[in-house]
Amino acid sequence: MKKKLGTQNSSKIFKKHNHNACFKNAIKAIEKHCLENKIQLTPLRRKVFEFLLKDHRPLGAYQILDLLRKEGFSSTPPIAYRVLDFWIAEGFVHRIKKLNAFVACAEPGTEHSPAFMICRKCKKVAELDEKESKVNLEKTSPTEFVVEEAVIELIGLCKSCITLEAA
Amino acid sequence: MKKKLGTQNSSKIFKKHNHNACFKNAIKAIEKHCLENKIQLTPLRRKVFEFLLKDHRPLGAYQILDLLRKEGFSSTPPIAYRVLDFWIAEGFVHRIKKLNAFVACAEPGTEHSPAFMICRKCKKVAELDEKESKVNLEKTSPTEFVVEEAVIELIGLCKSCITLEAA
DNA sequence: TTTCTCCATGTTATAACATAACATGTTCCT
DNA sequence: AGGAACATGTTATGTTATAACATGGAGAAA
Repeated sequence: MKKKLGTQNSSKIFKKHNHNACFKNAIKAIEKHCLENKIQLTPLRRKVFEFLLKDHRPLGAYQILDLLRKEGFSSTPPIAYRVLDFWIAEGFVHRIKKLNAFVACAEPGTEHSPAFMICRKCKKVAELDEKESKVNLEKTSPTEFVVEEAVIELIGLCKSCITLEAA
Repeated sequence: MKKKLGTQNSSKIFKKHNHNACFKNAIKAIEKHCLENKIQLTPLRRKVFEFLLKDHRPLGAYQILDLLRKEGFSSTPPIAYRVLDFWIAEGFVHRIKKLNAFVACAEPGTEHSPAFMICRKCKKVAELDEKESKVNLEKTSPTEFVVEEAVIELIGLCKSCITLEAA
């Protein structure tokens, strides 16, 4: 596992942040990753990643297809699913099961199973570090069950939305 | 929240257990629950619960429909989804998002968000207590995000299947 | 520079999962 | 018996996802 390039960790997503820089950073990260790994960063792949990166909100495959159509790309389901699978395999996109949707991630390298905080109001999604999210299995001794993959999705309200709601 | 009737907690599911007694216990639990709450335990509802209880393995809605068909029940999708929603609302069935499937639970009372351990080999699913599964959010201060609901699904190998694999 | 291979994308069809909306039947309360 | 609430039946359709095969294009190696 490589060092994090991390532009989007944790609750930063929920705060006002320099999204322009955040966006550019993430694009740079995929460019670097593809270059280093001799992987093609095609217009389609780039576009899909940009859609997901746009505002830290998850998009469904069919939403992505609509966006692709508007930009003149082919837009039958496999187009979206294939590119999403590609980014997931590269570790730059995660699937949010709860929402049947996908989010951009700025962590390179393959296969980490992060946890997500999903704000039910603003719909933004932030990742939690593995350390922060590790499910506490102490009472279930490690010989009882070996975890290979974890789906951890927390639905609730982010700080901004709590503040708004209180107001 | 009521006291647990608990017949199926944690990793018991993965061990050899007196499933006959376990099954009967759970049926008694729903009978008691329905009686006490003046809720109808109809043949359809009972049957669906029995399917799910059978071997602690999750079933998809359409699998349930197939089983219902074989037993002479009507079997259009809403039939299954309605009964499943009913049991979920009563707290006796949980949805496993990862599998698009449903499992029986013997905990009465409404709305707890348990965590699940899903054995990828034998397909059995066990619940973790809330205490055991609570995601560690210490590093994300409680003012950052308020969790209202959690999807926690651990995929891996249960003890029996680890043992078999080692052999 | 051709030819081959690999990979990306395009296309068609269909599978799998889920719900909306309305009709009918049943229970149970008064 | 009448009516309200609830359970089930039915039709239609919406939403999410994949299988299987066709085409195209880039880069390596002869």
